[in-house]
Amino acid sequence: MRDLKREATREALAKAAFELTRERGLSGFVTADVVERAGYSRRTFGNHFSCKEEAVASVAFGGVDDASAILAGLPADLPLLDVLLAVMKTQFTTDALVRMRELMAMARRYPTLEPHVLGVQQRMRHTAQELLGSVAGDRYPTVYVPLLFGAVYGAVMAALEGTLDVDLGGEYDPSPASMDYSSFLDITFDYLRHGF
Amino acid sequence: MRDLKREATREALAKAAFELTRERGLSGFVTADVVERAGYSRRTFGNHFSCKEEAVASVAFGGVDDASAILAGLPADLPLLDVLLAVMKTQFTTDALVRMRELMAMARRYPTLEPHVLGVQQRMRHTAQELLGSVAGDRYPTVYVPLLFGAVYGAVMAALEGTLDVDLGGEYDPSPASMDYSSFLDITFDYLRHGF
DNA sequence: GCATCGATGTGCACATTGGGCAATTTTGCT
DNA sequence: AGCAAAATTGCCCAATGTGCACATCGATGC
Repeated sequence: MRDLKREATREALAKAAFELTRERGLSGFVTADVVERAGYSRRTFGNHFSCKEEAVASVAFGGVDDASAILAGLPADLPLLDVLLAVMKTQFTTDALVRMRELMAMARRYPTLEPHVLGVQQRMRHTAQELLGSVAGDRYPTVYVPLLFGAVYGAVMAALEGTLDVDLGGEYDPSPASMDYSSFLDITFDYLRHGF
Repeated sequence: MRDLKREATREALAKAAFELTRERGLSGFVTADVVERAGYSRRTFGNHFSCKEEAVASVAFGGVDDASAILAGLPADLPLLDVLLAVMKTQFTTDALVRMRELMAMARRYPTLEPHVLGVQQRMRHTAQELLGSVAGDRYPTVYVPLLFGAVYGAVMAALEGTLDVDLGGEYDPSPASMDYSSFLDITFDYLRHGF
């Protein structure tokens, strides 16, 4: 229950930082502005994040939350490829992707942000990959899981980046109109299933 | 020739920062130490990097250097999958991977380093992907290239991370003894060719 | 219910850093 | 040699990171 409190502060700070970036741009405010908006002290900010960028980026970390919930609904002997497809459809919801996409768009404006965005992506990848690994058990060779997951994750991120390229020039478009996530996943998994 | 000079300074600074990290740890030195070792001013350091971490991470950026050299040796109508395999074997040499691996090991010790390591990986990915895209032309559907490349790159990185996990506990081992890069690529591409 | 303990938020102090500005040196070109 | 562009430098100061001591709150045991 204590962790909830801590998480709340963290999220409040992150959210404030994120909104300020939207409003004034990354260099248009200082950490003091963030903590003022969220109602905390500058020192507390430092306890949670090491810099503005880290705070801003951390909003996109939609945790892979309830492992058991997903696994419960799946047959234990379902091929790993199908398990992964299910995970990608339920866990990486379009909501999470929209947030992530806006963040990636921000990172293009403010280059110092990019490393931290990548950091968040990395953490999400790890959590999801561990989840997948626990389902795989020893049905597959050891390289299989990281290989497969790396492929899917890389593909999704590459595609997400692609949607940023298409509507370049103007302000970024917060909604990824240019990407139909579900059918993209189908195409991806079709390639993975039958070969490139 | 001017760019060479600039690159030289940049590399000198990066190298100094990297070595200092090896010797004293990331928090065991300040930017002043770096510039002193490399023979530049503190202000110049700021012209090239925005922080210590960025400098340290940038050593692993082994540029994808001579596109024409690789393409010249390949038939123009070679399937993209084989082109990519060739690129991965020639461009991502084991040397570059060893450096990258040491950096990734450092990132485990010093978490603030990780985002910047990922930043370098991202830049490398972009350069290589553009190279691949120029070869692909319009032989394939638009999603094909980013999808394929994302898959391969993700897989390689996941595998590289895997070699860090196996010999955990002691100091890290600078040589990736636990990974045979070439045969790993073969396995990877076999999966990609015929499906998972 | 109350005491204790560990973890979280806070205030303060200070070294480190990032980056604007102008001056100075170096480089590329003619 | 001479000129323009670019790289490096020094100076300066606001912003940042972080150690320390302290207050506060939740949890655990009596």
